[in-house]
Amino acid sequence: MAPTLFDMPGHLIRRLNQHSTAVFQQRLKAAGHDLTPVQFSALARLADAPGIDQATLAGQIAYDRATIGGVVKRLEQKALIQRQPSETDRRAFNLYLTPTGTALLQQVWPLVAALQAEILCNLSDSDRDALVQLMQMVLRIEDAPA
Amino acid sequence: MAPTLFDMPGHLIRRLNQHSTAVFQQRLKAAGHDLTPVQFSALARLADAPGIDQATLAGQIAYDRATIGGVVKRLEQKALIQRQPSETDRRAFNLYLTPTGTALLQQVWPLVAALQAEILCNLSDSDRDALVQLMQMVLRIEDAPA
DNA sequence: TCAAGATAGTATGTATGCATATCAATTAGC
DNA sequence: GCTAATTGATATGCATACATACTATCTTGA
Repeated sequence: MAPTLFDMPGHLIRRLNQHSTAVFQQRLKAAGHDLTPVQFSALARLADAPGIDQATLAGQIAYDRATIGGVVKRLEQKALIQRQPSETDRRAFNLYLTPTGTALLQQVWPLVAALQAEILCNLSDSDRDALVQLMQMVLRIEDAPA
Repeated sequence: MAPTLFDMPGHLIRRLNQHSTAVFQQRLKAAGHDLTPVQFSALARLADAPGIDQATLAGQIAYDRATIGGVVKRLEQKALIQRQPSETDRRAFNLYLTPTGTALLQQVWPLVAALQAEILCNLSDSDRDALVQLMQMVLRIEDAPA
């Protein structure tokens, strides 16, 4: 049987990503929030690692260095994060959540956690775990960065 | 244990997609081709279903109707596809591969097929199959569209 | 210490990806 | 058969995503 597009990991991954972001956007919008998956990742990471600079943040959640500028700018415009010129490196800015950002993250976190299961709602619990583990294996993710 | 970004399907899927497109672009570029994953999908689908219009193509490979205009335009500029005004619907254009497009697809297809395994090269054969099947289950893909 | 290389951030250009709006044409419902 | 709803394509605007190039700054190494 000739391989078709619909057996190809690349195609399936692309569509899975579409599905994932669609669920995210719908759920967040339904709850009255205006936050993209990428923006959420940035906030979540900054909550765990306050004060890191843009390049470090980009590395930890796998953004492009060029892309993160825009993401950070938009988060700053929404007053969710704050940029502080680094005292040790005059090129860099240290990033911090604002109180608004912290509050929003706390509101949104349970929503985002809940919607993860919904993304994979066609799978049983054990299949869901298996899929997560397989994806982590592909990406060689052992655990969260220190 | 608190859930982190790195356990969340949404985050993993986003990174998997990054990885997948990166491998695709690298391999195609290394072989001297300039074709994105999305453009390849469109060509592959048109080879199997010549003459469909943009909306049908978009539906079959899950593009946005607004996005496909640009994709089609670029493929046409590269002389890989051709737009023929439909004779039965004056709004629509029937899409066909050009000889150039057909030739390119034949050249590129084996490359793309080979690179699929590379995307998941951290997995064993059986894990690879399992991942593909799980993704198809999430997306409820049974088989290729008729 | 000082030149060479690396790095932080920005700018630019291209390509998805989607929401929304619009126009023209088609189909449905009555 | 005619209006209303739908649909094909395009346009606009915003948000990733990445390559490349550029400036300012930092770090290395001879």
